[in-house]
Amino acid sequence: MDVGSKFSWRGGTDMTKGEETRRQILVAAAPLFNQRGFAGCSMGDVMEATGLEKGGLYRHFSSKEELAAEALQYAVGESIRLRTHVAEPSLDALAVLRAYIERFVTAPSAVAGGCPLMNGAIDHDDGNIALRAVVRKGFADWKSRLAGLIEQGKAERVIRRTVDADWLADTIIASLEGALMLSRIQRSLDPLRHAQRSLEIVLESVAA
Amino acid sequence: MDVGSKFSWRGGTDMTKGEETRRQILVAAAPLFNQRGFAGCSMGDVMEATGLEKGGLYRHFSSKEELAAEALQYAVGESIRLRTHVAEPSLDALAVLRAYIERFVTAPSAVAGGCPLMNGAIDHDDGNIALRAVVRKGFADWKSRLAGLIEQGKAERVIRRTVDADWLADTIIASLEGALMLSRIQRSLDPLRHAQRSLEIVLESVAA
Amino acid sequence: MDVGSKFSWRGGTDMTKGEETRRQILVAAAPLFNQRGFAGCSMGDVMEATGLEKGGLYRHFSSKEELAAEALQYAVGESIRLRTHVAEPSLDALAVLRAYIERFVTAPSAVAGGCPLMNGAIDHDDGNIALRAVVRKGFADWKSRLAGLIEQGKAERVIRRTVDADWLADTIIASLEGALMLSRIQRSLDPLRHAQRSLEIVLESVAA
Amino acid sequence: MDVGSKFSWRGGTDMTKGEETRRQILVAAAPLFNQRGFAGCSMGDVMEATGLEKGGLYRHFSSKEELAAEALQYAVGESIRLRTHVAEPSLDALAVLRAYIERFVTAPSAVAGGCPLMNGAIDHDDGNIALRAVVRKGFADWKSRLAGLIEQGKAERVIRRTVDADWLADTIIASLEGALMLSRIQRSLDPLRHAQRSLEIVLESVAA
DNA sequence: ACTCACGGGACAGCCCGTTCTT
DNA sequence: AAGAACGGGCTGTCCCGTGAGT
Repeated sequence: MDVGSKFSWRGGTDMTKGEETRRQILVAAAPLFNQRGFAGCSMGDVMEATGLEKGGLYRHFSSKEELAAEALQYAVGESIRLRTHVAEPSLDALAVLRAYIERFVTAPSAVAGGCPLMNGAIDHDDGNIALRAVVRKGFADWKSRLAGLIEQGKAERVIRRTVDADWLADTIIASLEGALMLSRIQRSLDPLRHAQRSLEIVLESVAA
Repeated sequence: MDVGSKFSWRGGTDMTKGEETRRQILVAAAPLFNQRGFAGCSMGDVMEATGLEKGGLYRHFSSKEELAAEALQYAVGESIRLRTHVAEPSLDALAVLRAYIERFVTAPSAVAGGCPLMNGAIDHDDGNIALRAVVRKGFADWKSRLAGLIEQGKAERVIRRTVDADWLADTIIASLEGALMLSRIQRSLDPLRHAQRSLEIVLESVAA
Repeated sequence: MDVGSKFSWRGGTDMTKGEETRRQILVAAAPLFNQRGFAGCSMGDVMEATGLEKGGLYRHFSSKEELAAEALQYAVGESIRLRTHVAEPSLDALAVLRAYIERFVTAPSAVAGGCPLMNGAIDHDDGNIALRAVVRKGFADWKSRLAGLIEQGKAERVIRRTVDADWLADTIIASLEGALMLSRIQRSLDPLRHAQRSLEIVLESVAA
Repeated sequence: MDVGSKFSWRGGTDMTKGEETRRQILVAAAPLFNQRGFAGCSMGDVMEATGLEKGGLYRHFSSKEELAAEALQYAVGESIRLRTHVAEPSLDALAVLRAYIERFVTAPSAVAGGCPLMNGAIDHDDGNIALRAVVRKGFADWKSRLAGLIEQGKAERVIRRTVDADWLADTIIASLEGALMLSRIQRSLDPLRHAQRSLEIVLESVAA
C-alpha cells in the first residue's frame, strides 16, 4: 500500500495521486470538448484520450456535465492567463494593451480548437446553465482585467479621462474574438491582422 | 380539377406538395440546428417540430447532415438578406454601411439562436466539411457585398481611395459578430452598441 | 386462354402491358433474392433493379413475400428446365442421365447466385411456409423427372430392374447440389468434377 | 483477496465472469444465426435468447458481424468435432470412414438448424467475406481430416493406392451435405439413407 | 483508485406498406 | 398503370451511468 493516500507529497507537488489523475483528465478533456462541443464529445472519447475506463472517470467527476464544466474552466483559465500575462512590466498601460492584442493575434488560443470562451458561448448559449456560468465568468474576468488596465492608463495619463473603459474593453474583446472566428474558418491570419489594424485606429483615438 | 397541368398552386406559390413540405422542414429545422448545434439536435427534434415521421423526413433529405446543411444554408441566406437589404436606395455608400450596422445592432439575427454563420463556424470548425463549406460561402458572400459597397463608396468619393476594402469588410464583420456573441451570453445589448461606436470611429477615419 | 385482358396484342406475344411489367419484375428480382436471401434483399433493392417505384411494384404483388415466392418459382422453373432439357432425343435413358449430369457440371445455375432450390431450401428451412412449399415442389418436380427417366431406362433394359429409382434420383440430386455448394465457396470447379466421377461409378453399378 | 490471483473458479472452469458470459452468448446465438441466417436474425433476438441487454452484448462483441462470425465458428467447430470423433480407435481407416458416415446420417447436426457449414456457405456466398472465410476454413478442416484418414487407409492397405483422397473426401462431403439438405426440406430421413447407400458403393469401389 | 461488466435508453437510418395523385 | 408522399416500426450502434470486484 502507499504511504497515505490522502496526505502524501508527490514529487514536490502537494497533490495526492487522485488529484494528479483528476488534473490529467482535465488536461486531456479540455481540447476535446473545445473542439467537438459538449454534445459532440462522448465520455468514450475522454476515455480514449485519458487511457482510463468509465469507472476511473466517474470517480473524479459525478457526471459528464461536471467534467465538461471543469474542463471548460481549465481551458478558459489557461487562455486568459496567456492573454493577460505581462512580459515587460515596465511598459505603460497603452503599450501593454497593444502587447495583449499582439499576443492574441500571434497566439490566439492556449487550447486546441480555438478560443474556449467563444466556443463555450456558442455551444451553451441555449441551455446548460452551469457551463454558461463558466463562460460568463470567464468573459467578465477577462474584461475586468482589460478595464483595470484602461483605468490605469487613465491614471498614467496615456489614455484620455473621458474614455469609457467598459466600451473599450468590449471593443477589444469583440474585435479579437470575431476576427479569430473568421480566421479559423477561412484558415487565414488576415482577419486577425485586420482586427489589429482597426484596434490601432481606436487606440489612437483614445490616446491622451 | 386544376388547370396547371403539372403544378398545382399551393398558397399562391407554384410548388408541388413535396417541395412545399421540404421547405417547411427547413423552416422548422433551421432554428433548431442554430440553437442546439448539429450534434445537439436530433432527428427526433426535427420530427417533433415538423409533425412529420421519420419516413416523411428521409424522403426529402437522405441524411441528417444533408438536412442540416440545407437548413443552415436557408438560415444563412435569410440572415444575409436581412442584413444587406437596402431600405433607402438614395443614400450614399457610407450611409448605407451605417444603416447596415444599425440594422445588425437592432435586429441581429433572422433566425432564432443567434447568427447562423457564427454558430456554424464554431460548430463545424473541426470536422464536417460540407457544413463548413456552407459557412465559408456565407461569409464570403456577406463580405463581398460589403466590399462592393465600399468600392462604390470610393467611386462616390465618400470613402478615401487608399482604403483597403478587404480590411474594412473584415473589421465590420468581426466587430459585429464578436459583439453579438458577447451580447448573447451577457443578455445585454451593450456590446452591440459599443461595437457600433467603435465602428463609427473607424468609418470616420476612412471617410473622404 | 384469354386474349389479353385489355384486348391488345403486344409485339406478337399475347401479354398485356401489365403482364409484361410483371414478368420483368420477376426476371430482375429472381437473381437478387437468390443471391441475398429473402431477409437480405429489400424492396428498395428490387426498385433499383427494376427502375420502378414502390407503387409500381405493389400493383403487381401484394407483399414482399408474394413477390419473392413468384421470383423463386420463376428461378426454380428456369433451373429445372435447363437441367432436364433433352438435347438429343435419340439417346437411351442412361446416356440422357449422363448428359444431365454433364450439363449440371458445366452450367450449374440458370440464375445468378447459385441453385435457387438449394438457396431456397436453406433460406426458408425454418419459417415461411409459402416459400418452403415452392422449394419442395421444385425438388419433387426435378426428382420425378429423373425417376421417370430411370424407369424408362429400366424399360429400355439399360438399367437393372432391381434399381430403386427413388434412391438413384436422390443420389444424383444430393451429389450434384452438395458439390455445387462446395464449388461455390471454394471458387473451384473441382468438387463438381469429383461428383461427376462418383456418379459415374454409381451409374456403372446400376447399368444392366 | 482470494488465492487464485487472477482467476476465480466458475463452475470448475477457470474463466473470468466476462469470458463465461461471452461463451454463453455464443452458445445462445449460434442456433439462432444457424436457423435464421445473418440478415434474418436481429440483435434483439440474441438479447432475448441471452437475457442480456444491448449494452451487455456490445461489451463482448463490437458488431453484429463479429458476433455472428464467432457464433458460426463455434457452431462449425462443434459440428466437425461431432462428425470426426473416433468412437473405437481399434478400427481400420475404412471402417472409421463408414462410422463417420453412419454418425452423420444418424446425428447430422450438432446445432439446431442444420449444418452450419452448409447454411453459412449459402448465406454468405455473396458478400460478407469474414463469414465466408470461417466457412471455407471449416470445410477445409473437415476435408483434411477425411483426406488424412484416406491416406491412412492406403497405408493400411485397406484402400487402393491409386485412389485420389481429394476426390473421395469431396464425394463424401458433397453427398452427405446434399442429402442433409434434401432431408431437411422433405422432413424425411430417406435422402440421408440413400446417400449412405451410394457412398457404400463408392467405398467398395475403392477398397483394396 | 480503478477496471470489468452490465443496464437501459436514445439516435440515425432503413424498410415495408398505404394513400393520394396523375 | 405507375409515381410521389408519408406513416410507423425496427435495427444496429452508441452512450451515459451504476455497481461489483480487486
